Amino acid sequence: MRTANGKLLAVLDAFTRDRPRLTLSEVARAVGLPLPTAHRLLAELTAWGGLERDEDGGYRVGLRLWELGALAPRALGLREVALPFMEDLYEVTHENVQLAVRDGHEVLFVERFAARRAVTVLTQVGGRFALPPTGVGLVLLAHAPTTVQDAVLAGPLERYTRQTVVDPAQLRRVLAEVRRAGHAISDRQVTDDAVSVAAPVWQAGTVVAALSVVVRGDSAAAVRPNISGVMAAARGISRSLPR
Amino acid sequence: MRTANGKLLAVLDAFTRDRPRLTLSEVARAVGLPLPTAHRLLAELTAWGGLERDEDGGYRVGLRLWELGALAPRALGLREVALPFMEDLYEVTHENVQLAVRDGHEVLFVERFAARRAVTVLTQVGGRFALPPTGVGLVLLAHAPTTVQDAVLAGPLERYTRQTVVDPAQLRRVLAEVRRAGHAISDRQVTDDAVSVAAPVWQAGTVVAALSVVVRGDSAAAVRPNISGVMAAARGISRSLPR
DNA sequence: GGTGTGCTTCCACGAGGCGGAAGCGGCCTT
DNA sequence: AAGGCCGCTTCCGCCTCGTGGAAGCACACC
Repeated sequence: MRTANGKLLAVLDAFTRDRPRLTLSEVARAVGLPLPTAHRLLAELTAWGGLERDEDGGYRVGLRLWELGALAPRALGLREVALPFMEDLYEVTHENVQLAVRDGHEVLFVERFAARRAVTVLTQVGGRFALPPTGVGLVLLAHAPTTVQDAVLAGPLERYTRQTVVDPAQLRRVLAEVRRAGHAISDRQVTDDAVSVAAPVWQAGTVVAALSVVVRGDSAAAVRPNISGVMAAARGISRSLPR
Repeated sequence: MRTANGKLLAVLDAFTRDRPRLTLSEVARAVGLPLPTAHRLLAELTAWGGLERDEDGGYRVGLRLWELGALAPRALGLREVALPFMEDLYEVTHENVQLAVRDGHEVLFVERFAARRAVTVLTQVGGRFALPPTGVGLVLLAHAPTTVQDAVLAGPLERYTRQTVVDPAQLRRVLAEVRRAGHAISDRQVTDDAVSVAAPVWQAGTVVAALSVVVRGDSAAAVRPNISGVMAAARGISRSLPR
């Protein structure tokens, strides 16, 4: 039995990247609530500013939620510190530059810059992705508690391309190499034409984020010129974070 | 009498830019709730991911709220479309480049790029500011419904510098000129050393955002070279927005 | 040992959350 | 024009569950 507050939060959960706009009936169905209950909860969230209703009765996430979310230290807080280093990396490379954090068993992308000619990537700011096979995900997983590593490697590992590593034993060796080298290279693990290098961002002895550059290429060599830049930028961010 | 949901939302409201981290007792005091009630609500929000509790019992906004906020079309949705144009403007100018929307009688800053040597500005991503005297605020107010304009001009207008225009009649003339010229110039209205030019971003016949460049200077002349670039970038964003 | 502060848990009570029913409006089909 | 369907809004009696005072724990300080 859900609490009243639990229902309210479930209404918020109904909005996703795939369904950013929902009507009253769609919310009621998605959350499994009677219409009057959904109606009341939507009215309360809209009055608060967390949702906005358009002229055709569609609800979308409102600025109040974004504003609150902007207070999250692991999102915009981290981003504000990282921004100058990401901008430098972006100007030097004109490729995809991404900043991500780990949330449970997934990567959450906090920031991304991409030039128009940069290779297309599947990730979006605010979006989630599997830890392996992304570069940032490999870094975040390599430095996660062993319980997280075990759980991720025990779960289903999805093959995105013919190159995607899905054998747990092989992935463990990859993670060990990531820790040894201080960076991860993801060679056509997510799409057939993208190679990335990612480096860890440290804070108070733990890895709190990962920074990466993603370029077009058909081997790890494509990203080799960027390795030192990414590592230097990640170290710069680490130094700039409060202890 | 507040609803249960109202109390939950009030707990979220307790977190601000000035107080991004709060203990249980601080939340209870801020919201006016007994400790067990605040405790229960904080537990519910933390379980959901909207808040995170640190080892010393401090609560901060969690990634779930940021992730939901990222779905707001008027925040990151707008930003994703605007980003390439802002990056171009940033690379050409290496000054402060800002994107803002109007929320009620205030400006809310959705995105900002700033080079290290750029003039210091008082605004922050996720932060709010008065409509006048900022450049983006003048644009947003000039194109707001007349009821909003009347309300803002009837209210207290704060003087930030000796140049700040606070006479309502004079401000109406400024707003008329903004509409005529298609851009606003804010000359040392917020700080003594910053001048900005802002242009409107249109969508379906209304102004939904404003884009600006802020430079160091002691007269409007400082920003004149940037006017056409800002207007062109704003038009580019407008064309890229869905109808 | 005593005091003060912050936090956690319990639980009797009644405030208010709940959702079925009824009704309204708009759109579509016949 | 009439009827049916769908989405939405409002009402209100019922009873679930949200509430907060009390009690207790942990820790720090004197």
